[in-house]
Amino acid sequence: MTSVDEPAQTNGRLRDAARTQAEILDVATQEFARAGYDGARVDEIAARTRTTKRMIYYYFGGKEQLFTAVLERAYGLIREAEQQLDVEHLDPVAAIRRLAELTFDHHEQHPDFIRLVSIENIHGAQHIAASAKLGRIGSPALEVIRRILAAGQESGLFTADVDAVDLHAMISSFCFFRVANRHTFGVLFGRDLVDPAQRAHYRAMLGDMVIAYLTAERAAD
Amino acid sequence: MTSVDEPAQTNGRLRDAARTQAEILDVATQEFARAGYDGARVDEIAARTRTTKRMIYYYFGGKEQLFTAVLERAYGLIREAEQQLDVEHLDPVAAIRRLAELTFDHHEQHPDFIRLVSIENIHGAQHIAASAKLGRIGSPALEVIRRILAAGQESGLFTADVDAVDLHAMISSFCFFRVANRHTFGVLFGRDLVDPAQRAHYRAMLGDMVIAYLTAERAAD
DNA sequence: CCGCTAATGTACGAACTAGTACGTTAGCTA
DNA sequence: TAGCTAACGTACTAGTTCGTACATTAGCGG
Repeated sequence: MTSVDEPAQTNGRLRDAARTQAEILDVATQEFARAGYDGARVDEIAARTRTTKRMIYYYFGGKEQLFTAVLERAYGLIREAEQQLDVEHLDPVAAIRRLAELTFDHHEQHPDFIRLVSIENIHGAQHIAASAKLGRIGSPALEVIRRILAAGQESGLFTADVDAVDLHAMISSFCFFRVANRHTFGVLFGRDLVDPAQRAHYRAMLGDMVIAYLTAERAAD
Repeated sequence: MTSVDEPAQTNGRLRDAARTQAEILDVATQEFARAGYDGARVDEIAARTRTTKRMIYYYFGGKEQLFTAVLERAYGLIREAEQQLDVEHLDPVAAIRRLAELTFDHHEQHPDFIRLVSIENIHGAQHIAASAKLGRIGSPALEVIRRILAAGQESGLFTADVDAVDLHAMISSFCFFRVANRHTFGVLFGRDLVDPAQRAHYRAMLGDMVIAYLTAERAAD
């Protein structure tokens, strides 16, 4: 998160709209991720801020709009991160594995984002659907997948004829589940999916799975 | 869900503890799945019941315990369903594919259960962790997977040396994601993962993926 | 350096919500 | 059929929570 780390002011000003908004968004992200939309408390967000509840309503309008703003920023940060990825110099197999690993790492490093997505799905994606910034935003990763897939399919390395969106879903599924459902999975099966000692194991498992799927010999169909 | 479908009474009695409890659980399941734990309203549950709020506290003690009871019953139903599965007569490849398909179907048919699991994870699995009935319950499917894997690995058909829990996670990931995240995924990528027209496509994709992973030629490692 | 507005703080209210005190009755049992 | 208890209903409360009316000031533009 692009946090406000300085203890007092960012640029010497006592009154700083941008800083206040950023601070509210930081704390709100934590609070919504911690407790869900309805579980989150506006008073609690305000209390953990340098400013007061008044400012939340001044800048964002209300709890609902604040949550939308939190989602918009969180998705924006993901987009930024994905735009960094540079795997086109690799051969298709290595490129896909690398992409899967980056997705894996990314999910692991942003559990709050995963929680926000879970919460938003509980509410039928109503906030991102209403957001002008987030409608059909897609993902930079998708374009990368599209190009790697095309190269792999053309060269005959990839036998599966998946499209980019479906492959993205496949990769995300595993990464998302591992983080989002770690609590129930841990209690029910006695295994911590995000145990650091098992990280490399699951990371390799994901890559193996995706590559195996893409390169498997298919019965002619 | 083992619902109470008759409009008035089940067995002629006006006062029927079992029926009242079952009805409360039915409605509570819907309400919690609809709105999340904090979003759910005890008054709303009561209103949609033949009985009153008083009885919820009489039988379950409180909102928290009611939610736990809802989870216990939901997991119990899953267990029952999984105990039906009979794939041991098939060869390992067919058996795993069948198991994956059953998991796929099951997730699709019980979106409320998926939502409850998402909600419980938002709350750190605190309810199932505290429940005597649900600690380390495991899953009947797990035993089946264990046996199929052993057979497949022994015969040399399966090259991957996954264990049953990890394979279960892999299969569940895809099934869970498809249902749980369909709303955000739909808005962001313009694709409905639970579109009935695409059902067979995704069902086959899951099976292909798992089989490809299990039977891929591995570099000696 | 003066005034105007964006930015901020305080105190409060209206509505909601989990939970309960108290009273009533169905229906089994002896 | 009498009576006892499990099952049920009504009405209420205490506490919480989103949101706002009103008052204040920092600091930029002229």
